[in-house]
Amino acid sequence: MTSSFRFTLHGTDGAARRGELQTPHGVVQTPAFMPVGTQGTVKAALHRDVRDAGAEIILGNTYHLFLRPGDELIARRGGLHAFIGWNRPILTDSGGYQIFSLAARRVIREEGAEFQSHLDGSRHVLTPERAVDIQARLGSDVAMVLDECLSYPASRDDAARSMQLSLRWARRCRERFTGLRAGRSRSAHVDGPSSTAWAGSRHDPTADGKDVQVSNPGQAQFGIVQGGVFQDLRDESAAGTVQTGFEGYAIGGLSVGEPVEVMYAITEQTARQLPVDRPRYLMGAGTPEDLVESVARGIDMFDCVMPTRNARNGQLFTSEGRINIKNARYAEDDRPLDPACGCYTCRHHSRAYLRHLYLAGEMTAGALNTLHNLTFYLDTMRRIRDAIAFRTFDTFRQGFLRSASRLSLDS
RNA sequence: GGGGAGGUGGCAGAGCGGUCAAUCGCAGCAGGCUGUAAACCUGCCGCCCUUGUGGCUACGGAGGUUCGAACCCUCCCCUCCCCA
Repeated sequence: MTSSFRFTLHGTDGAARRGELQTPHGVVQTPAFMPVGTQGTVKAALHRDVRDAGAEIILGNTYHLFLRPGDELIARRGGLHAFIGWNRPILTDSGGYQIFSLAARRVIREEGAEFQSHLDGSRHVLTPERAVDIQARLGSDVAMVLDECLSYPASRDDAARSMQLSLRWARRCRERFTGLRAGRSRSAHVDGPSSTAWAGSRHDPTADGKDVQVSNPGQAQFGIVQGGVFQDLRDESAAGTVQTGFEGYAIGGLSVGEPVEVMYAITEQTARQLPVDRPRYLMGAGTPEDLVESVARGIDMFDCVMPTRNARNGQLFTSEGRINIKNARYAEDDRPLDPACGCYTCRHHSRAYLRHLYLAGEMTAGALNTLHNLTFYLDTMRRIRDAIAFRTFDTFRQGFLRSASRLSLDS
């Protein structure tokens, strides 16, 4: 069943890798940036525009889609791809990040993470097995194991304890995943939309109620290395995760507030311990500079809300630095956001107009800004791929950092 | 002409003797955002400065009462509403 997922390494330039990810819903060129579409949509963007901007794969989120509209409902609609109308690769995050971002609303136990819904307060236990089942029902091309995304700073003891828990969860996830793949697909009880029962108490998956098949044909599963900022813990986590065996490997728990040098160092050391023939995914990163720096350290895949969220909040990324479109200096600036950009926004609108739209609270501000930032990120990835292919990555990297690291543009 | 209401920082609008340089909101200025509870959040927002339990000038104008007034009194100026 693994035949529909394959990673091919085309070439390298230093530690940077040029490759290709084959999934049931199509091919993804790597290094790749994956726009985040938490709730089945990249916020403020149409799928068409996300695609036209150059995205070959997007993210979805297990936790959010489980709560609303529900994985069972999505399965009945034919799976996530059919439901949202995106017939290309999708990677689903497991909900591990919500263990971090919704820390105040959950408790972690060996069994799993017990959440109180941010929507209605109802309680749910997300276990490793459940995270696998939900993602199987969603039918994503790549599923992530459930992990604990540790917050920063954390003590060594906490980081070690957390990393061990993530490792145990990863093994449980893999066991469940291979069980489904082996054809021991099982039907699961359909949760009523108003169900407030805890997952842990729904012990009998064949209980009465409408059944939905749980299987994961063609789906890949990625393990996640944790360990905070302690390299020896990262080493241990990497070894244990690789030993468990996954189609790809992610580095999680970074870009959560630690200094960038630390993030880069951990990324570099950890990437070295991952199998050469499997994709490496740095979760949650990052800034444009983070992308370039991490590719230089052997990373193949990224996702980050930064281009989309910051776009909605008025921060635009350009080839010459960042623009805060709210700033008064752009009030009468007739230039496009980025003269070097060919996106719809840059081809049609001035900074002055975009500033007006933003300050007026118009929805088109978020849409136009999102389109631009996504284009910038995806263009950057394309340039990265080309540079690796031509073995000029280091030159590209130096030039990119020199221009893009300026904090803001001068008028 | 008669009667009534009111004039507070860019707007709007509280305050109605001291704890007021003046609530809240909007607007404005700037910053933040990294596997999305985010079209969100934070700070500043009379003037000056070494930014502070700092200095100065302030609540239509001019006087007055008081230890002390945006808040009370007098006169003036100006808005708005109703009736002629």
